[in-house]
Amino acid sequence: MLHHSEKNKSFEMACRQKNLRVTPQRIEIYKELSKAKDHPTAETLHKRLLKRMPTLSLDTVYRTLGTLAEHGLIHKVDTTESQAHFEADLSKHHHVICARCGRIVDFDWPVVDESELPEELSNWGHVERRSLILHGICRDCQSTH
Amino acid sequence: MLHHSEKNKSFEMACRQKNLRVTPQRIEIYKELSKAKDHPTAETLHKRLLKRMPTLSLDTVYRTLGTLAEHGLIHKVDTTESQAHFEADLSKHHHVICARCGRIVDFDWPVVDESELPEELSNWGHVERRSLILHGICRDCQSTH
DNA sequence: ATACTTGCAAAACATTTGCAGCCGC
DNA sequence: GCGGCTGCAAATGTTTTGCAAGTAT
Repeated sequence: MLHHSEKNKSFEMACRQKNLRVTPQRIEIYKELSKAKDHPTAETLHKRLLKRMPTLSLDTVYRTLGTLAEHGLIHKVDTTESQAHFEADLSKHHHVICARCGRIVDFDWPVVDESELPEELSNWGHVERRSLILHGICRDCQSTH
Repeated sequence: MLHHSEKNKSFEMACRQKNLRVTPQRIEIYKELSKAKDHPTAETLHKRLLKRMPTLSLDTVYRTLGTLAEHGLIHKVDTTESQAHFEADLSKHHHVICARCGRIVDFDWPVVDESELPEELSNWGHVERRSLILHGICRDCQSTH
């Protein structure tokens, strides 16, 4: 696990490597996403950032998240929702999503990461990443009926 | 594997069971989705159906797909795209998605369906369904460079 | 007869784009 | 200085909603 300062440094290096300019907006958006544990949407992230950067525009957040996701510096979460959710954690992990409250929780499952893919995929192409989504009802939502 | 007529009969029964009225629109939308192998969006499905049902409105397609998905009669595919993709196939299976062309292909992987879920999820709540998404580049898109 | 569903139109929500000025390199 | 990035505004794309008329049960 990297410290925050190291993480941000490596983010700047990753940007340079991809020929993306290191702007204050990108740094702050990435930092805010990194410390978030709730897979926020562009709008949520924008609201949080406005406190620190009152002039940051929502479309810059959209554009930045899009750019970073395209370059693999962050991930868009696979969802059935209309709003896109993002995360900065690039380590192998998966998601459980509650159908009631929509909360997304991370979990690890090495079986999925490490098992050999089924034969029928052998000539599909190149598989880059595996992302498992569990759908269900979380404990809180069950008890609230 | 059910025949089409059986599938449609069981769809009508499923609707009745859920107190959803069996309307021509629902039947046709479900039939069109059932025979599609490409996980169409609401708009794509609407275009296909217009040939047969010239007065069918797009918002009915949206509403119907939403209703059927809510009741578990069809599935919304977990995606990073902005447009929702649907499928009528409820059997356990998973999806590979090409980052270039966006094509979604089904595959089976019993390891994912049958392995016991990791300990850390034991008190998350009730897990209903497992959906694995593989991200990559399909063979066609690799060769077209 | 009643309540659910549809089609129309409009609204709401989510995301993208054009452009002029700004800023990282 | 150049080219990419931002903020503003406007456009586009996607989905949802209100309502009156129609239809399944």
